[in-house]
Amino acid sequence: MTQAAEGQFRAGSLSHRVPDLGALELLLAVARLGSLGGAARELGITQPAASSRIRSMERQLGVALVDRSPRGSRLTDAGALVTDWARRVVEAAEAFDAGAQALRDRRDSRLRVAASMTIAEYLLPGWLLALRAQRPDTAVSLLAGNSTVVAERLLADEADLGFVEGLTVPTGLDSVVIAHDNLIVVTAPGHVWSRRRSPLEASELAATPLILREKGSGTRQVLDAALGGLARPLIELSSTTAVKAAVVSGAGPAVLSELAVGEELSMRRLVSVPVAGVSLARDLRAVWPTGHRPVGPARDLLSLTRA
Amino acid sequence: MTQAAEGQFRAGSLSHRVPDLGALELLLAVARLGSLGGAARELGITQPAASSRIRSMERQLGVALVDRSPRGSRLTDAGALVTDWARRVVEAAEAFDAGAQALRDRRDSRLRVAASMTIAEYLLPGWLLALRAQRPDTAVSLLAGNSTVVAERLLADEADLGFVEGLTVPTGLDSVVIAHDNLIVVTAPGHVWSRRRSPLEASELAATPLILREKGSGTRQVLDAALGGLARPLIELSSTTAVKAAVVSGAGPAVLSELAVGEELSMRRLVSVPVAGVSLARDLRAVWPTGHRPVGPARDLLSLTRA
DNA sequence: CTGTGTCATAAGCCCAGTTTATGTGGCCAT
DNA sequence: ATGGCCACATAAACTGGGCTTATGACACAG
Repeated sequence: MTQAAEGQFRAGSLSHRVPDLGALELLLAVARLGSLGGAARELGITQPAASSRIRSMERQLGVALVDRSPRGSRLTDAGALVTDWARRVVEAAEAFDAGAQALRDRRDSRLRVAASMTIAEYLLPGWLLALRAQRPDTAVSLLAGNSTVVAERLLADEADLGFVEGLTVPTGLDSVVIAHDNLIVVTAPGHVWSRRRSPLEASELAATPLILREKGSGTRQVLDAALGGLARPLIELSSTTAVKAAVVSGAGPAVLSELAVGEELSMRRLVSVPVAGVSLARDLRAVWPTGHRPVGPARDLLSLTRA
Repeated sequence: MTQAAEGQFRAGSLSHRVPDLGALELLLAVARLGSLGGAARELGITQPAASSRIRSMERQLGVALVDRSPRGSRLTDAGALVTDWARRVVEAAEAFDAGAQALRDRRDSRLRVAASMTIAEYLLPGWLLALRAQRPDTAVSLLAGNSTVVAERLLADEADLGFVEGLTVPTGLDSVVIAHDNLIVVTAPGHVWSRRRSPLEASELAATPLILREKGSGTRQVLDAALGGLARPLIELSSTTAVKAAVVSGAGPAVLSELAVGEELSMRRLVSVPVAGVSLARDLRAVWPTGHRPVGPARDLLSLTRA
């Protein structure tokens, strides 16, 4: 127990300071139903279990969450706030669940989706949740890969619907644009570029070594095309996450999808640098084998994805 | 166990299908360090514990996450995707933790913040995380209430820094605008307004009964002012969450902060309706007692909040 | 003043996750 | 080659948090 090695704030990692998902779910149910017993019924546990769990959550957080009375329970002011924060955790967990389930289902699934990494990471879990809300019994399977892989799967009839983010649509596929995505230049908050008054010129961007995804990634393709040549790599990393981490740590600037850095920008872990004279926009597209218009579940999903 | 009452998809609630926070944290550490043992050390548990925990997570999800080898562990493709989704859950949990800790600390805290509900709900946890990253030992306490409450606290020297969202700055306080917030009209996807081609006229909005927050809330004030009179209530509810739930269930349209409905819009649980001829923008402001410019921790937090 | 809702308390069970102890396999430097 | 090192796996035993069942206390409505 004399363990040191804390990257964290106080002793104990997150899971010791944050109630587990079951407890947060229970809290949401209590908020919605106004009763511990009712919440317990909904979650399929007994009333004493719910009572004790809420109590131990209050002890853990050091805050009273619920006003108990002989005719129901209401959230305290602090409880309402905590419940709202809890809801965000639970929603993230629901997205996780939807994604994980799609990763598993492989065989018996009614809708087989193939998607590029960026889309699979940031957009698909939300779509799957929405789809589940509409058509609860559609089992979905997901395969993530680059445009080439997506095209192969579709043409081999191993996927019903694909999503790609490149500049070109692979041959043999029909497509429809479902969203637009902008690539943006990001640096750590301290970087020289973060203090510029004037937009970056394309030539400067091309001349500067950048932290990049590996060749073949959709992001990289768009960047190379926009610069009218090849971007100069400072390092090449194999995931968007690794790139972000490198940028945050001050290793250098990178060009990333705004989907990937929304959170970091709003919390100012990263800073966006305006660029002049290059279009770093790209389309996100749904794709399917030429002629085979999506039907059934694939069509349901497709219609969810269009603004 | 013959319990019915599932609002959910398959049997068992979320917490049975999603690994707990500890497991997700462990997975992130494995991804970052490339080693089960290393991740175990970082979290202060033993190597076998980490090994078994990852294994049981793989069993639970039905997906191989990690490629083990005698000289380290790397994520599988599916594992990388799962890890990215896990990161979002953990980040939500970190925000929860930051908020909850502020709610608790009350007494011995070095920075006492008073904030309006919308800001406390949606913005403050992020700011607190950023602050913790910069100044790890600043203990923060948080009190949430409307503008009046915030002003009282500041003037009674029971808070060091406040955040309000109303149209007017309470007397006795200096302020600076830290962000802009737009109120938008939202309906359920099926509603007539969601199919309009032309923007809604202010007069139509004023004539239609709306789902509203209670009087005195910042949102309500701005709406009444913008309509040049009083909005007509269909129902009055006491929390943003309750309003959203009512709108989603089709009870009617509402006017809400875009901060509050970002998620719902992108997942199309709600639809935004353009409005012509009214300005539903408002400023979010940091406030402090006239003359008492924020110093120390309060100044640190303030500088984090400005774009 | 009995019935029905609420929540609390007490006692005991059970299993997930933990630790300690040990085994296996690849890599490297001597 | 051969020890040493590092990484992961397996086995057995311990622990505790969360569960259930059983019961009690309180408030309100009929």
